[in-house]
Amino acid sequence: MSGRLSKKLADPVSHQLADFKVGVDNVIFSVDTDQHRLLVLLVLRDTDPYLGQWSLPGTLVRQGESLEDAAYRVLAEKIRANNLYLEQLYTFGGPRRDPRESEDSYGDRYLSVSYFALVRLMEAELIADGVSGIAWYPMNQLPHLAFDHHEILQYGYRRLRNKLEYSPVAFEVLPELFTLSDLYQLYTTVLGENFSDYSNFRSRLLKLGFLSDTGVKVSRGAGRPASLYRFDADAFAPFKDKPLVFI
Amino acid sequence: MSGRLSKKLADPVSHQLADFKVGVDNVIFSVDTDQHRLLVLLVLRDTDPYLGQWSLPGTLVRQGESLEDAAYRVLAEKIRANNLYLEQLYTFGGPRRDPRESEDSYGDRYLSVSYFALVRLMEAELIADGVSGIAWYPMNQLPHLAFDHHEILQYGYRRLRNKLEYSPVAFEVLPELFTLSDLYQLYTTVLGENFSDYSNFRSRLLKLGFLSDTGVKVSRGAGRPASLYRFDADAFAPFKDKPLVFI
DNA sequence: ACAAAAGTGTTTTTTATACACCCATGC
DNA sequence: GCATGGGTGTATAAAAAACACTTTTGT
Repeated sequence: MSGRLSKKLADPVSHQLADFKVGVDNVIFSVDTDQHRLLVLLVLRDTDPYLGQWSLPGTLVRQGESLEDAAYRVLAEKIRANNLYLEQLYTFGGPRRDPRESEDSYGDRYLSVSYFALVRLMEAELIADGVSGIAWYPMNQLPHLAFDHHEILQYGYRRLRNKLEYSPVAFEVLPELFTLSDLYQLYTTVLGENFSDYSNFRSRLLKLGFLSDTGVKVSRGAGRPASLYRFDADAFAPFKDKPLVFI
Repeated sequence: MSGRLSKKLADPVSHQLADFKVGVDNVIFSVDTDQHRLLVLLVLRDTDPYLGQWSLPGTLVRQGESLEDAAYRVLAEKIRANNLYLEQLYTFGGPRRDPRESEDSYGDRYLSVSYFALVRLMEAELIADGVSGIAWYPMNQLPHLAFDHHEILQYGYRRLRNKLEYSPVAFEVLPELFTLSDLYQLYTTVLGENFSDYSNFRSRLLKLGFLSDTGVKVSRGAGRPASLYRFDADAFAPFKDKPLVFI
């Protein structure tokens, strides 16, 4: 406050409320079980700020639309997915995070509510919209991203690592039927090699009783064929809210 | 899409972007060690929507202000606190969550980014602003709350319960110096009686080595006097990211 | 036949749980 | 001196970690 002599209109502008547009940006993960790679869905921007750069799939929230509705809408525009896990991630709302904001701080601010999503690669058909600027990127070969999307993506990645430890999100990215080593590979690619020994991981999970053996065997090149398992959500129910079932 | 004959302006309104005001609402917890009660800070609304009702302390974000800045500003307006833990909680942004939104969905939407905060009761002096409509409420004697603040509060309460299990947030609400039974009581009041036996809880925590005994004894009525302990943040460092240290 | 991947079992070490018991103080 | 809360120790059960070994396939 620069003193009582200043005119009312010269008062710090900071007391004016900011006007916002609200965007929704999705961090959508999947996994390539064959190549043991964690994937994230990126789109090539075809409009102006950062035109031609890769970014997280996002949109601005429309009138009458909830945040979650908007998140689902972007998703539906980019992929046709049967299964889908979606939860809110974090809200990024500092000033000057979007170049569309005017310099003088009088125009609209752009706030981003990020969402975290998981889909099965096989069940997710990418919708090539025109120039087909949409692709699954391996997490270890990321391009430069528009806006602060790299920060958002890292936030989502951390969430994924945490959720793997205590919640059954792995079965949202794995195919419906998977082998125990598919499951183990997923955990090692996301969490690193040294989280557990394969045989211990295996027997621990089997003892819990929510993985049911279909009896079907599948052979991947050399070696003994593996059993295909299925996640039994009902049998998992008692483990909800119980910490650290998976590690 | 109602067909290609409709004029541009008659197009579904839903494609119009929503305009937002963004609010910040804080769920501020503290604990009364003497009476073993978990407290939440509430304020009596003195302006129009829900005037006279209790609500979480909140404000609308101003020009040039970040979300976190706004969260700190509300806090600074309500309490003078030495210590303070603050983190983002969740964003509530559905349409019709604020009565100030106009019926026809053309005016501004009101979005709330909620924050989760912890303060030490003794170090937090409440700022009586005029009518002094500000108070610590025990979590088991909550009044009716304005807006969707009850939902937000429950979300914050769940976050507190989770964080107690794997992060040292307890030491953000306890006094600087505390007895081991203060700590135990906090855990039982928030988590329920049956999370652990006192003597096991005690020896487990002491073995970890980040609680340092000050040697000072304090007597609370009858019984043997207890040692005052202090949380040693440096000694805790190696336990960061390691799951479930406290339970 | 042998390498490669799947699956089983055993041993050792560590941690959790349930108590029984001793200690210092107020009344 | 005894009730009250603080503090220590031990015996048992359970789980985690390490790793040796068997089974079944492709080549």
